[in-house]
Amino acid sequence: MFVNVFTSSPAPCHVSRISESAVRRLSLYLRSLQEAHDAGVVTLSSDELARRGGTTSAQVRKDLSLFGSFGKRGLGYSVEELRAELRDILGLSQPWRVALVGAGKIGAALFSYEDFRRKGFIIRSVYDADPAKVGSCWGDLTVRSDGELEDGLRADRTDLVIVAVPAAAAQRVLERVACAGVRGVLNFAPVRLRAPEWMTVRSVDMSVELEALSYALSQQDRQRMAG
Amino acid sequence: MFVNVFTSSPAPCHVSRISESAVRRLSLYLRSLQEAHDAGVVTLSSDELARRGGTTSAQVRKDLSLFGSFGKRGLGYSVEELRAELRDILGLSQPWRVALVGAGKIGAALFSYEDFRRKGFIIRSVYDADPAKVGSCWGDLTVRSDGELEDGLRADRTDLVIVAVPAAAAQRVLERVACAGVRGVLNFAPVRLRAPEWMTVRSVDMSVELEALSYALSQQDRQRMAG
DNA sequence: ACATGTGAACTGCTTCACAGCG
DNA sequence: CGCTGTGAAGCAGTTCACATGT
Repeated sequence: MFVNVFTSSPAPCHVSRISESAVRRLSLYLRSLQEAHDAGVVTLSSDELARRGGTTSAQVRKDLSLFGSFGKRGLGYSVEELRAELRDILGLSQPWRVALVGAGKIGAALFSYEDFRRKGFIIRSVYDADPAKVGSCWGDLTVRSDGELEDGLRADRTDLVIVAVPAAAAQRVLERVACAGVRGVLNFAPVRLRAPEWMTVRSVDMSVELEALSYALSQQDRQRMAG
Repeated sequence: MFVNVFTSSPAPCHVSRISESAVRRLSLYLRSLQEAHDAGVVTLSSDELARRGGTTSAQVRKDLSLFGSFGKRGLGYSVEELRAELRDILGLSQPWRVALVGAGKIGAALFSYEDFRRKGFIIRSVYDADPAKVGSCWGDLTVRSDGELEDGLRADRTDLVIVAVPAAAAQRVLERVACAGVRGVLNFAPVRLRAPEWMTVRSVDMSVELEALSYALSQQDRQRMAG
């Protein structure tokens, strides 16, 4: 029985392909629900969810309908119920075993990023290539040597790896992570990584975001000059 | 004369609206060009650019054609020339004056992120609300008090602000930054910010990316169970 | 009466395919 | 001949509008 994963979704389980943007929005809805929950709100309409998530009510309903019907007509969505549903859909109902590769500034920031732990992404090991860093203590973990990477990842049954190494080292790390059979990678290095089919790699590219911002600003300047 | 901004683009200057994804790809092409340049490559075809940027040759040509015709038929694109062109389009031909708000772990990581400086985003001031941090030295800067924010931003003629404060404080910071007349914000706090029309806000949401990864992984698990 | 869920219309991005030019 | 630049076709994501259910 595979239905118990989608507990109360009698609808499309074999969903062929959900767009990346839809998944990102689900994540934002979940955040809104968490906030509403903390504020003691019991019910939310698609309209309200849209306002908080920066989208439209039709979009909210479409997104949710991809996975089932969670609302009550004339009423809205139960915060508690939809929250559980989204956590389940996003795979957050049980914790993930995470390893961090790269114990530099970015690694340090991510290591102590509370939001990750709260969402169930538990960092269980830290690796670095710099001998000066190996052996130092991060929380209750000891920074391990780069050389132990493959064995360590396997031994810890690591689900996903956060890559926070310099751009030049990232592809090599990805390949070794792939060797260890880890299926998911969150990459912070500013390079496009080449990975095997069965892996999922997602990159957070801060430079690209900043450049997009730069584009928007200079575009404004140009229009000001023209008009 | 507004044409000197688009030096050698006789084509569409009044470009109504370029998609966000197109701009992100331009940024990736520029990165590939920089790498090619460093490797001594003189010419690149759309096919090659596509391979390096993780897209298709048709997409590359379409993206570039939105701004002009930079290639030579039968040959490809001059690395040097296209690089200059893209830098110009993305607004990277002159440095931006940046302020960093939030001197925590994430702020520290961003402050020493070499990629930013290299692209011409020069951090000229750092602010924090914590009195314990105010006055400490970061590189050749002194961390300034939160209270000086509006005046400081104005005095430094700040172009854009990087927000690296806790989620609960971010909206307030944004409003104060808006008061100081700064037009661009790169936000790292996990909240959706509400900003005035004339501002451009772009968020780097690490939690959302991780959750999208989580979704992809559990989706794989489900399919494995089903198949 | 009110808000969901959803087919249908629409918009806009991506891919195709080929004319045009070095 | 090779590769660009681009209209046209195809496809995907978003919005509309209303039937449906409480």
